[in-house]
Amino acid sequence: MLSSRFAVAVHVLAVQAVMSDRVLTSDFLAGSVNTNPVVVRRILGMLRRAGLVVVQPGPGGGSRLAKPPNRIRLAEVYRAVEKGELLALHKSPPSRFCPVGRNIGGVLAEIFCDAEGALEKALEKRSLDEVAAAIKKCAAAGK
Amino acid sequence: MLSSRFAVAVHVLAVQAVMSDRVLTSDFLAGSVNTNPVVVRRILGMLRRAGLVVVQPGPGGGSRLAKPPNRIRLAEVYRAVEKGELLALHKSPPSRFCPVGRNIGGVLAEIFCDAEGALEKALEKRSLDEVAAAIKKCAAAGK
DNA sequence: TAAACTGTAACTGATAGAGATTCAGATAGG
DNA sequence: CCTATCTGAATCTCTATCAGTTACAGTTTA
Repeated sequence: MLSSRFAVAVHVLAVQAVMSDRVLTSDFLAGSVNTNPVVVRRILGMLRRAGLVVVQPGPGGGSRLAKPPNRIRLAEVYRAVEKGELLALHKSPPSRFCPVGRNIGGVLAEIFCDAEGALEKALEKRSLDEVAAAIKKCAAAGK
Repeated sequence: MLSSRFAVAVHVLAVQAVMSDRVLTSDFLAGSVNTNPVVVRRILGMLRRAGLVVVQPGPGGGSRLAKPPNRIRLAEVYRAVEKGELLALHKSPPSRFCPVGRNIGGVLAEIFCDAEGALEKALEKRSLDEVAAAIKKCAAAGK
């Protein structure tokens, strides 16, 4: 299983999309995520480097979205916080004395690349405003 | 990153596809994978329970494919050795006092399901004989 | 009955992630 | 200019998972 960074990243971005009029501190966001502010700051740092949020230190500081939610694809978020390695190759390299062992690496690499590409493509179709809309809908229904 | 079980599973199945006339021991397969026979037997056990290989104990025993390589989809292999949880939700549940925290779980679950489905669908398009053919092609090219 | 396999439990070491503490650096506002 | 309030980042601990290993019971063939 992967890290939960992607889930937390989408979470904090969704909070910022829903409360787009405010600048939110890592303390506040950590309250919603139910974790330590440092965990949130680590992830905000990755999102900042990916150009998805703008962060300002100092009193009254915090973070806000760098662009409107409908222009933030979940695939961007995914790539910002996860290092693309999803499916793993062998821990120690296979035998070079076996035709399969010698060549399986290249064959698998191509297959893995294709499969991971399909996952990213699915995330490419989703944008942050869909997430925000779904949450507003839940909230409006009294949930 | 995920475990390397999928890579090892495809590897041992590929060996069995290439040497389909023989029954192969976990010791032999471990030689090609370059790992411990127990690691191979653990994975063969999962593949056996999924109906992909047939295993026979005793002298002259070992494992062989349960069906022809063109009828073994890589998605079956994936599901046999990995427990579908790819993208992870929050480690500890988000705040129930925040509208986003209360509802993000359901929204993310749907998105994750969709994305993981896309990955599996990509693996569904690939069969073991493609892998075997690619390896034979490499071997024929002197690699 | 002996030898050659598998199946599985149990232990170890390595790695990654989440959480927490701490402190340096930046900034707004008095 | 000084202080309070933020972020950024280093560091440590705890935990879970996995790969590898040893050991041994169960099964089958010859």
